[in-house]
Amino acid sequence: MDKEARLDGTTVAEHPEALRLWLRLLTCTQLVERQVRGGLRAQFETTLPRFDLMAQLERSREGMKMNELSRRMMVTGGNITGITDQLVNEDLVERVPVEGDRRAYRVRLTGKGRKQFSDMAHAHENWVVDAFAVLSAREIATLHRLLGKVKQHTLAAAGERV
Amino acid sequence: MDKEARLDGTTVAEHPEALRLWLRLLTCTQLVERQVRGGLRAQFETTLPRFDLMAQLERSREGMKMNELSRRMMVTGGNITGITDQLVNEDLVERVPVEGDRRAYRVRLTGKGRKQFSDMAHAHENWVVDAFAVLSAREIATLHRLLGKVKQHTLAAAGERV
DNA sequence: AAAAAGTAGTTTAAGCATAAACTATTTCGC
DNA sequence: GCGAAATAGTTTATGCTTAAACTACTTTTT
Repeated sequence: MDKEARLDGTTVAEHPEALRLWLRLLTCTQLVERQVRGGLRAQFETTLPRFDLMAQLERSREGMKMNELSRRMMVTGGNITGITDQLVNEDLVERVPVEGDRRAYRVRLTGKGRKQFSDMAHAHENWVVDAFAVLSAREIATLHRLLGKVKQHTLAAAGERV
Repeated sequence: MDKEARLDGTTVAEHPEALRLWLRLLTCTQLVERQVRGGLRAQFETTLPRFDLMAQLERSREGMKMNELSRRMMVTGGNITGITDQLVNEDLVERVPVEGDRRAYRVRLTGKGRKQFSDMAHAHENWVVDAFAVLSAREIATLHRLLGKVKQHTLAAAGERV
């Protein structure tokens, strides 16, 4: 493909701008993620993936099947197996058989897990709010909207290749 | 039910907005990163960390010391050691002694490394441009600016704790 | 009802990431 | 100069992640 002359007729000298944006997006994500990981480790001796898994479960009382967790968390199945194993060992989640399908089961929070998650969720929310505290409500909305376009576009592009 | 009423007196109903923004930021980053990782793997049989390290080196003919790479790539030193080892084994980079400091050396691209990086960089730029192609130049600039605020704010907050 | 195909979850091997402990060298303070 | 502190880089142990191969079970096809 010719880097000049694109179909839509836009000027394309701004290619580097997309690259710069990408690097900055990556940096921001890493910085915030570092805050969150550090907090989870320091205050709760846990990790982000474990928190994320519990956060998924917290929204459905009935629990969730492994492949559903895998899809929602955008990670592969083997991963979910490992993290679930840990949380089961610590009595934070439990595996419950699914009626009529002996291959599958649901994973759901235990009482202990639900309580611990609640503590973590409050701290987590504060860290995230702090990270974006420099932005106004309007700026947050703009960022959310623009990133929404990127998300939809990327998902559509990925979908085409299926 | 009332998550309101904070010490600083700001309205706080928008807390969830920061959380939603954070989740979306994370999703976008992961989606684009997946595209890039997949491309590097499929077309060049390499990985993002290896590409990133070479990208750092490409900008300084004289090469870079390990701790400089570590700082710029925002990863720990042990990591740089491992990736550099691989690239040295494939003759893509080389370790050059530093005059007057026998602890340190510079890592720099070999001719082969420079050539291979050039190919990868072109493909990489196209992937990134495509990922953000849904945004106008103006929207890209806005995103860049707002993320810049977040970046500065987060860096400042991290700095305070040193 | 048997064979084939699909689905749910696990295991394995490899790479990347970290923190902490380590070696080797240099610089600082006296 | 000499001992202490700092710096450059590596190693180790542990955890997350992936892709691919695997087991077990269910559904579809014939």
